[in-house]
Amino acid sequence: MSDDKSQASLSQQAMARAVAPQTARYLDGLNEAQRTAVEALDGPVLMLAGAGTGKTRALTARIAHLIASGKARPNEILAVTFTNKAAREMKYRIGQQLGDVVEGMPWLGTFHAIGVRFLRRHAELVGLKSNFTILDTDDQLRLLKQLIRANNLDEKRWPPRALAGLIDGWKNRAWRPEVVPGSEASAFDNRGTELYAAYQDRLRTLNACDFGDLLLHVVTILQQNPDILAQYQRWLRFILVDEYQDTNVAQYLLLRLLAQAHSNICCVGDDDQSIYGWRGAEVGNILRFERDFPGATVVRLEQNYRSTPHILAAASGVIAANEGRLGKTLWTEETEGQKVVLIGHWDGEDEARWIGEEIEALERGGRGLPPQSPDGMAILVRASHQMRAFEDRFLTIGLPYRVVGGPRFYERLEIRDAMAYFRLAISPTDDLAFERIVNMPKRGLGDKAQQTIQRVARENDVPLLLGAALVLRDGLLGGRGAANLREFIENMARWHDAVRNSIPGAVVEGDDDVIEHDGPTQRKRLSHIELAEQMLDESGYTAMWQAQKTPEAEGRLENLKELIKALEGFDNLQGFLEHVALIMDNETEDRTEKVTIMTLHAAKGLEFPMVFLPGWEDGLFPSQRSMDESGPKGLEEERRLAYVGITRAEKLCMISFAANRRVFGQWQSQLPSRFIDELPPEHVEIRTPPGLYGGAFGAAARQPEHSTMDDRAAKADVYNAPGWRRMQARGQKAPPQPKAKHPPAPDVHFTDGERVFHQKFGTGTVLAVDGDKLAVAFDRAGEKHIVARFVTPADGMDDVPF
DNA sequence: TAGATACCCCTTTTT
DNA sequence: GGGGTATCTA
Repeated sequence: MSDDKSQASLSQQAMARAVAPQTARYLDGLNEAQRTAVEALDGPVLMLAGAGTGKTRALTARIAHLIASGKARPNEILAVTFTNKAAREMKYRIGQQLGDVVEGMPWLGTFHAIGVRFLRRHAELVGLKSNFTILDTDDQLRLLKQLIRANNLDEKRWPPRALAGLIDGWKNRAWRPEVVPGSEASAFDNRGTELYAAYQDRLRTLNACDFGDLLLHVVTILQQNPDILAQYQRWLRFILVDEYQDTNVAQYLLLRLLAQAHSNICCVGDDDQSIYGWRGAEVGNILRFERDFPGATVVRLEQNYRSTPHILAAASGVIAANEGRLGKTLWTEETEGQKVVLIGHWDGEDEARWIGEEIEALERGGRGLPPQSPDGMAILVRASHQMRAFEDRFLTIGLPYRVVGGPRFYERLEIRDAMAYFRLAISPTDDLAFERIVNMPKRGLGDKAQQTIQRVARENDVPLLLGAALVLRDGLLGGRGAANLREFIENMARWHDAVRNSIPGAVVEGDDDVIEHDGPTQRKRLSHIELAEQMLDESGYTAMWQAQKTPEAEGRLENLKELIKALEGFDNLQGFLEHVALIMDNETEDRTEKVTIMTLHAAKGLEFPMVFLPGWEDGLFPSQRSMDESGPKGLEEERRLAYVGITRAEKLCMISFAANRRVFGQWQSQLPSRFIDELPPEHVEIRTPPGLYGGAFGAAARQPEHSTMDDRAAKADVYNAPGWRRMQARGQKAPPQPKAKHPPAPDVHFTDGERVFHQKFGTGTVLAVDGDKLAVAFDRAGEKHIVARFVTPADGMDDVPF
């Protein structure tokens, strides 16, 4: 930066500061550190923002300040986030502070969205057309699978997933095929680089990008075209990056290229929340910031506005075990609050049952806390397969829940099928779409027919759809299949025309009169919505699901309806497909209050009054795979994940683990997570619910309910209880759980001598009734004191194997 | 060609 | 337990 320029900047800044007190609502209520970060507009700034320290607030205030002080126009600011959610949030908050200016911020978005925007303009520089399609993981895998087969590699030994991972990893490091270092040469049976190059070629032929390309191509263009780089450096004079600890090499290069001219880059992040190393994120980027951008202002946001002291202390205790941290000490002005709750369970089902009950109790106002709406509660799991136990349980007890980041709407089979119809109608060259739907619904076009189509298309060097037409022309296919294929092609031709003529006149790829046909010249012009419906109906796709009278099929039909509805928000099908490719999250805004179930990764950046953290067992969390693949570094990342989890909680954080869990359908005994040992005992309350145990946690369960014991002793008790020990013998199968044949009947009254059934203890005889508590002599498990709602009358249950 | 069956390996985490 | 594949049968 030249001298006179910085002079000018300084005076502008001084001016902005002078006017700030009257004009700048956005500065109100910022603490000192936040204010520093907001006002240091020139030069590099690193904002080290701990969990819950008002980072987004500072970031948006900074943008507001940039604009309000006249330092930058909205379109000169590049503001990048990682998730669409974060981008939306930021837009919303800026909108609140400055009104409509957000609309003038074209460069606010995720790395990928911004990458697409850039690439549409400059696609030709990497051999693409500007209407390239974006492949999702599914398409990517199918493509790679074809490549692997074509190269005569054994799919079992060399799975497409592995190749996808390898290529993604390379792209994350901004390695184009020709620059992949020799050290990687042995990858994938020595064919890795070769396959990578072939894959990129194939993508180019298909005029397509995968996710990694959205960044890689941008970096390539900027590196190879100094004039374009200079242009963007002039345009994007102020750069802000959220979650900087999650940037990978490609993203880092992109930022550095753009920022090196003016160094007006403000990165916000928290090294303790770096949880995407597996995706190529480099914590090193944030650790190295001051070296990359000399003279950086470093601001630490350490005052936490979110959690109680106990929760903060528990989180700090866990993260303290990590090495090489930049180091922050979170503090809060709060003094009150509950300890972190720790509880062990017999198995995963018990854990789900307990959480369900706990949620219902908290809704009514339990644990000395005011009643909490389910909206404010979240269950954060390590891996998505853990979600099912909760869904199952919540369905049976009728507890409304919402799953975030599960199988997402646009990844569902029927949605992808439907969209393949749209895609093929728009661009008849989309071979992947063709393959997906040519025999969906069944048209009698099996492997053999499809191979013929593939062969003919290849021989004539044409897309599959045209290849199929040639197959018919040459009579290479007979019978039912041929008739159906003809109908399919004719339909597709008709839809292709209809898309071009659809209201309100969308632009469609026009150079591809792939299909020759003569249809009626006069046809009613359809809206893209009507057209979409027509495609699904006339193709027989809807009918296929209607024919199946399963609840599953009904759900799929529902989803298809929703898909059509989603089209309303767009002018044409193209716009919709673009949106879908990038925004893979489903924002179904329903008002009903629901408990949220999501992964820890998805929870980053969110907060909830009450948080459940189930499954804290070694191997599950920390994940065995993470530790196997990345060793101590992997373990540290898992620990940061634990830190992220705990710090999501505002008022109550409940950690749980189970002694037994089904893994791949096999019972496995589990050890409590090593992270549990790292929780500072003085901030943790060990709790056992009434009635559920007796065997497994003998010692702990005999403690008075809800008591806070000497924590170390309690923990030791839990682990040393005889039942627990028994479970630790590896390889021992947990006894199969007798399945409840009756739903719990809470208001049944029991009498002495009555035979009852309990899910865990089996059948027994009631010895005494004391309000809602029962004393029961179980046939096998001995005498127990049980809350009445946990047992049911035992009619005919005596012969249940136990 | 398509449905049914047996068998495989597997599961982190996401734009 | 579950999805994908390979193999066999109607």
